[in-house]
Amino acid sequence: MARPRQTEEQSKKLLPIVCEVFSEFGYRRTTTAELARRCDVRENILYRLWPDKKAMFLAAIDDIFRSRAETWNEILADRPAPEKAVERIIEYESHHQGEFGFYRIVFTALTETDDDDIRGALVGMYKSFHQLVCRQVKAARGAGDLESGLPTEMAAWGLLGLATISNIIRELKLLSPRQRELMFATVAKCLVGGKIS
Amino acid sequence: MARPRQTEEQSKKLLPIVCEVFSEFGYRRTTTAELARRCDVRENILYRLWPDKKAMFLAAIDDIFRSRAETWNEILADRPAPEKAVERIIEYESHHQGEFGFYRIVFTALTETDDDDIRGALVGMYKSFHQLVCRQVKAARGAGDLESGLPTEMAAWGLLGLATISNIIRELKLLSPRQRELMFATVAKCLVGGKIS
DNA sequence: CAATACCGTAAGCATTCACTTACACCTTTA
DNA sequence: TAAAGGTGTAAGTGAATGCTTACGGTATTG
Repeated sequence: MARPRQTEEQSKKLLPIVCEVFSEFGYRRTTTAELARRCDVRENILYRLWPDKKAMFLAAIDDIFRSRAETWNEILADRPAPEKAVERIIEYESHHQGEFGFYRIVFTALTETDDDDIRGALVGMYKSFHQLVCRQVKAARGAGDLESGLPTEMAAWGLLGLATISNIIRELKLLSPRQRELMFATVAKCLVGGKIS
Repeated sequence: MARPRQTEEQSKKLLPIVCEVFSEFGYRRTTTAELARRCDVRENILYRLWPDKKAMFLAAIDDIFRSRAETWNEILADRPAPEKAVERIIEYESHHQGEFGFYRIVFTALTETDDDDIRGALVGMYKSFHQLVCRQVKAARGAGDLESGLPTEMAAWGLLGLATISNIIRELKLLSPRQRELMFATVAKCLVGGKIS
């Protein structure tokens, strides 16, 4: 009878732009007007795709996690050498950190944790990421030596912390890119292969 | 001729409350009305103490860093056993983490880094903290064994990252308090005394 | 005491912003 | 082709919010 909906396709098309804006300004400072401007549509249209601003933000959180996980899979799919997997991810992360605004969105979301939906999205994301990292650390260790002292789950949390501070360092320019990369790689090695003194 | 100003004392009195509110709601969500309400004064009075909301926030950043550094000094002054210093701080941090809203304020500030004043305050704070941690790590290592593989500055960044993720874990309840404390202590030991494989 | 100027109260102002409504246009299906 | 219903444009609205102004009271100093 009538035209079929295109909301699915359109939201897919606009989501990367929405992510970009949120990661630039954070949740509160991002205005729906700015979102619309950057998407080159009217605010109205955004409100037909998502019920409110929060839904747009939640979609962004989801998308940014998905795309990061995808990137990792691509890196790992390249050459199936399990013992080098973590190293390759570490190398990739140390270079490209924050390129996709991942941590910008996480930081801004962390100041909204009294909202159950946002908290839930963050919890899910961190759990998935921790699992992902755990799997890689395990693979790397299984292929190499087994006698490392730091439990895998702890090493994984340490790596997530390292990635976080590394992003802060980048954001605040506390170290030169070269120094930061070196720091990331060195500490990461210590965590993956390190022993407790 | 006239009454002497009491702004100095009053801002000292109100600052802890201001810190508290900012760490509860973050920078953007904190309204000057709420600040005034919690301080039990009118907004007007806050604007006599600080030129604008941003200045209140900057004062909060400064204060929260100062109080944290003070706490550390108290812990260290207790018993002068340098080789145990890091351990004691680690133990303290693993228990009391985030109690003073330190990371809440840092996270919210990190989404405002395009403001030069806020960026500057954060940069100064991180540099000071890194130095502080460096000194403690060095002291601990100097007293113990010297042959640890991870450079002090890197270990210090690692510890700051660990503290950060640990706060995120607490905030999102990703681990039980007990598990989190154990994780913090274990990974911290690995970083301070760890070797690169 | 009297002048000075600080302190607290209350109301208001201009702006921003999330979200809505009204309406003309176009695309698809019967 | 004509109706149904989706799409895009433009203007608007009410609430929130950072910040200001006006003013009566009060403490301090000469």
